[in-house]
Amino acid sequence: MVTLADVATRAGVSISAVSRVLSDSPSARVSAATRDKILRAATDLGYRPNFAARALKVARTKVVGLVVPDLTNPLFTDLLDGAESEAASLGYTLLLGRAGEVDAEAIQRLVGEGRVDGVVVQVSDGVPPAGLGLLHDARTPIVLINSSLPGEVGSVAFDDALGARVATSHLLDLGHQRIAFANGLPRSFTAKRRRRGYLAAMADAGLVPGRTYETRLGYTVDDGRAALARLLDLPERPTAVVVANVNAAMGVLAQARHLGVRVPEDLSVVCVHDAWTAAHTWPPLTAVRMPFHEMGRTAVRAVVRRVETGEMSDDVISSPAPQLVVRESAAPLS
Amino acid sequence: MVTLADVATRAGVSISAVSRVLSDSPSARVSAATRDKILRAATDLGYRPNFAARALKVARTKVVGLVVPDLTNPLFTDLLDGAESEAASLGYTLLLGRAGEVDAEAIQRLVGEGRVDGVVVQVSDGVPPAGLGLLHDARTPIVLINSSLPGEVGSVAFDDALGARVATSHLLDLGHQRIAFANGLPRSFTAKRRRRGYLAAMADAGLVPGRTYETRLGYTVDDGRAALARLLDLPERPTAVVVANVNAAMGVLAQARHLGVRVPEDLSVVCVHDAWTAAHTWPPLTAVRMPFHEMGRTAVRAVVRRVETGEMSDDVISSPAPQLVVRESAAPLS
DNA sequence: ATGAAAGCGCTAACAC
DNA sequence: GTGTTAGCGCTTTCAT
Repeated sequence: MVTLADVATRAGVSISAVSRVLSDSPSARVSAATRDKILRAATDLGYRPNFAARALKVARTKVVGLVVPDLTNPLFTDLLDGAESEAASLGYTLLLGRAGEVDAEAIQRLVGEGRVDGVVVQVSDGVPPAGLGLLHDARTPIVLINSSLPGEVGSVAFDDALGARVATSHLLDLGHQRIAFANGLPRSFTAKRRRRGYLAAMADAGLVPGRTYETRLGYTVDDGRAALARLLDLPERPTAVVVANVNAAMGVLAQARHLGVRVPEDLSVVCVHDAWTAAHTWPPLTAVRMPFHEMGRTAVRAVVRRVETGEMSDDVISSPAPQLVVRESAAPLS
Repeated sequence: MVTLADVATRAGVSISAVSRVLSDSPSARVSAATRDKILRAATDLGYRPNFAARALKVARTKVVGLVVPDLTNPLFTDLLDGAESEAASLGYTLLLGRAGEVDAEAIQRLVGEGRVDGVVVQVSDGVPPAGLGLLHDARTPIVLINSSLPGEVGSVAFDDALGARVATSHLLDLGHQRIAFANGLPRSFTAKRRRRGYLAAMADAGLVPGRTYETRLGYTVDDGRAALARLLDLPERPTAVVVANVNAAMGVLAQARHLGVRVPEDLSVVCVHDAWTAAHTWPPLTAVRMPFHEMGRTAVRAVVRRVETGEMSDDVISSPAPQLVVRESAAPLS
């Protein structure tokens, strides 16, 4: 391993001179000559600054943690990608954490041990962030995704209400009126907001859906299956359904097929979330694209801002706005 | 921040006593009494060992880097999950890196700066690991996924030949003979091995497919599309096709639909790789499940072994073996 | 413009 | 059994 001292020796200068040049500190009042010698010596030797030493000294790691409940969710990949690229462009790297349940302890440890400067946390659906209570007294730079704890930690969220509204409006435009809503778990923040959007769109059309038209089973494929099963058992079958999540929508499709219900002929389906996979189901899903990539970016930007300036914010991602992607799972009411 | 010194003061002992107890070193000859005092003091104060300090001292981070070309590939999620869980159970954490092209420099830096103890690298399809040449002279603990550079870095690979063989045999069992093979890019290690398996299965059945029956376009959805387009242009249309990758298989499905070719009635499709998504295409894909999760685990285990014992290995994952998952995209030849 | 020196928090000899 | 001490490689006053 090549150290500053090695470079200093070779360049015939002091360690501090080398440090100043190589970390080009603002007060780098160094003559062009020595700077050159130092730079050359450093490259000759293949010098690399030691991360741990620097971190120990400055008490900053330039690493942000990303904690999610489930790495295997395909929705997560775009988020991850956005987070990674934003981190990279800010000179940070991402440390991956996983916490099935809201594991405040694990998060505390990450920051407490000084492994990361801050953390982006996605709590799992339906888990209220209250469990994160003990986090706020440690003034840990945390940013919550799709959840919030105003004033205590920062947060970033989609414009979920708008997303659901766009999906619902599309169905309305196609002439549907009996539009059901397959939602996530009731405690979930996103579910609440999507519900609001659905209801608002319906209200705008002068419609007030019955309670039974909304299921609140969750965001997994199986939840979607169960939701449709329940919805199709209703005395007044819906002609269309807004599904609050792609994964659940795949379940809806599966269940429809299972029951011999044709999509979109017998039932139109629109989901909130778009993902790589939505284009390849059969029929391809008409979906409202939520900006996951941007979400990842924004979240990382928010933690870094919090770390560097202390500012805390609760952001809603308004751009790019939720966008309808018309494929083949929704058709005009016949 | 609570340091060892703080704990020592509160417990009324020396720093080293505290260090010994809290990092329970094997030679921890400490009386039960002091041990207790120390433990209590530590919890009272909420002591957390400082990561950077320890890393600086022992020159080990207990972090392994995971470098992949594309975070958004859904195939990658299982790998990631496996890697994460193995790392966690070995007391390591994962640092995420991305390198579109084989970016030896980026990898060097990760290790050179002492950010990670070792790295798992998945080079992108079709990129020969030769580009990683300069890595070997730094004796960086590296493990390559689905590629190899024998004797210079370690590697972990699927039993790709077997995977392709299982897929091909299934089609053969269904009575097909004109079986085409939509493969990855010719330079890709996995493509070579899968090709071998395909050919072997065909040979066992006394068949020698013509050259035109194999495309080598790549592993993306569009590549799959293009592959099928080409295959269906052949004078003797294949009745079945083995696709070397799920993503490409989704392209094959899309193209078939586009051309009005019914799957499986007119064309049977089996792919190597299974993924969450394969079950939800239409028709659901019959696939050979490759153990991505285990791949992630094995790769991490291999780097850690390399780091801790210096051993280097080229592993092929034989268990769980590639397993045929029968869904609906392949049917008997009619 | 450059150098000397004091630590950051920790571990591991080495004393006692 | 327990304490003292010397660094790990770096940044950063403070001298010069």
